[in-house]
Amino acid sequence: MTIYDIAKEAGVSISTVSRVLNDKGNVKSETKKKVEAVLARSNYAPSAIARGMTGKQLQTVAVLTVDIRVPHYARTAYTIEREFSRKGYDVTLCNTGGELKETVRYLRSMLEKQVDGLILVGSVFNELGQNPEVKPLLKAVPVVLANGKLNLPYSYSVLVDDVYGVGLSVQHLYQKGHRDIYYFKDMDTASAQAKRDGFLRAMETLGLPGAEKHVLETTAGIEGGSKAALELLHSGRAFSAIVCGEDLTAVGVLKGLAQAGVRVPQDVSVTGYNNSAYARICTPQLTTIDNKPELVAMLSVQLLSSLIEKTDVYSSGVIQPELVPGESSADYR
Amino acid sequence: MTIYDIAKEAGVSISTVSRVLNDKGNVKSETKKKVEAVLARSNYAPSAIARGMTGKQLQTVAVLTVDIRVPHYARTAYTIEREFSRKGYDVTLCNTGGELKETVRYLRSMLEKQVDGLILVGSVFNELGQNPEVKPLLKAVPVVLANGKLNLPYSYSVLVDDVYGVGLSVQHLYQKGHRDIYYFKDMDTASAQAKRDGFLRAMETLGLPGAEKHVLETTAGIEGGSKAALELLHSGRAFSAIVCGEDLTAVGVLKGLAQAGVRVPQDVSVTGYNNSAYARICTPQLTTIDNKPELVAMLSVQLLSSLIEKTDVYSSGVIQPELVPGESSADYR
DNA sequence: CTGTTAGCGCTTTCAT
DNA sequence: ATGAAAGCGCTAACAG
Repeated sequence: MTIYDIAKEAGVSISTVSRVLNDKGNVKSETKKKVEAVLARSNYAPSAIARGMTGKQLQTVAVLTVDIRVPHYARTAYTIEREFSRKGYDVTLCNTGGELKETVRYLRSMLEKQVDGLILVGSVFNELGQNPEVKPLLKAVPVVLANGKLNLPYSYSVLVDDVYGVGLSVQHLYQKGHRDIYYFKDMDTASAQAKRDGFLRAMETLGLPGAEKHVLETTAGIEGGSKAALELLHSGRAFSAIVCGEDLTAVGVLKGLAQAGVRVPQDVSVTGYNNSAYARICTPQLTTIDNKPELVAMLSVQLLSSLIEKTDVYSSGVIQPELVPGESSADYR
Repeated sequence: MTIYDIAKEAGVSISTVSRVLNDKGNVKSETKKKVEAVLARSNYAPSAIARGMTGKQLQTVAVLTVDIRVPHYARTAYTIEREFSRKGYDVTLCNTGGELKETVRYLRSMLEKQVDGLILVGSVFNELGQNPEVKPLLKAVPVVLANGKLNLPYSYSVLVDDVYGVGLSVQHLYQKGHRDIYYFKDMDTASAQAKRDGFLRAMETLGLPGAEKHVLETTAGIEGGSKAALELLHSGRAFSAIVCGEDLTAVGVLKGLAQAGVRVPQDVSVTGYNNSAYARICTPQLTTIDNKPELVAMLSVQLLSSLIEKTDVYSSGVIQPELVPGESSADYR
């Protein structure tokens, strides 16, 4: 069923049908009614493809992310999808695994499909975006980085101030009397580095020297957290609080400490990051940092759609995280 | 940059370019080389839209799901996306919220875009798919239900045997000596009903009568679990084990019981469902049921792509869940 | 082997 | 206010 069928059926030309379809005016209301009548009883659906053929816009954007199964990305992607859907765009999902090869593959495919824009979710893309294979693919359409930054002509950013975020945790613990604070770092993205820096800076600001030695690198996930906690414990070093760069790491810390008979928060305080469901599921519930993925997503969508529709372009924004108190941190004693 | 530019540049016709582009043969290897050379230095990308215009295939499928933030759906959607990506398809994500209006809106949009097929994830679509507004939209392209069933011409299913799944939990508890077993139900989808039935049937099979009175309905999420657990506790009814239809509900149960000073598993055993990350994060770790979303996803993709490409059509499959023992269930004493 | 040509379904001038 | 006609970029007959 095409526009021709409708035209024939209504006894008008395809131009007229196209006009009523797109509400372009210049159609006698009588003719319009006639066409609409045919339209109504015909279950005709215009082909978005044919439209894209002329208009050059498929009303589609792509979201590239590392892995939609990671709750933080899921929340971001969810909000992006919902917001764009409201605006009449469809969203193509790309799980790149953070890998160069996949990123390139997806980008190529998206450009062939003539997506109207791209949102790259996660700071992995800071680095990936600079890659000579990727770079040229990123200038064909507007690009927004959600929690990332890229110095490319058509790209804009919505950033989360992770330095500040981790600073909140440190400050929180400091106020509770903790001085021997450790930081568990589990990744190597720009975001993870910012968090580490946030830790170092906050410690310095609070007059707690030698914080570099209080940064422990470990693997991602529960395992990494447990392992690092046990190592710290066995090292014999004094500590009363552990700040983690991820909720999942913090969960691991809780498990590790529990296994060693260390009570949280009575003996040691622990904080996470992301304000994920995990933080509310584990015992005790985590004190964590809300880095507001929904807000990041909404701003990213706003930014990208204004870029696509060439309306006023908002400048890149920076979002301030917030501390969410839980049961895993308490006064030092 | 179009095929015409390439043709001119290489001094051949567009057909020839098209031929080498699609590896159709019938091109002198010399000419081919020439064209490929031009192609290589031109960063030309064929327009998938124009292709779709003729070929009627955009190599795109849509995944409709309730909410990608729910880990179980995220796992399913992730696997679907990855598998289709391997096959050269793009995946459009649709978060319908399980709502009729949104479902209709998404379906319409997807059909206008000429998606090659649809995967509906979750048994909510059993009912939604029967809706007179939805039904006609589902016969334009092949449809696969992941963990759902629809009696429609072009639709196929990959089912999880949830009756059997919950049965595993009951059996597990029975073997550990439990007799006073309760079931917490928190949704009203076909899947949730199957689970409830699984409970009733298993109880009957094991010779434990009056199981209907052992089914407690509650709201979804942690809250629902806690609430129901406390209610059961205060009702004064005897019970030594609680089977939940969702891990999250089970987590709530753990929290509720802990709050009331009831120890798990020493005093009461608890089981969840889904084998989600949640089950491993909470304390104690949950005994749960693995309903294999990745497998469901892979079979769904296989099914849908064979429908799209009209190769051999696999019959709809049924997947058997497995019990994953955790620390939340122990011998009755 | 290669080029010419006719669409695919729609939007958009340009006439009328 | 309406219609005719020219593409959009590509694929697929159909001729050579």
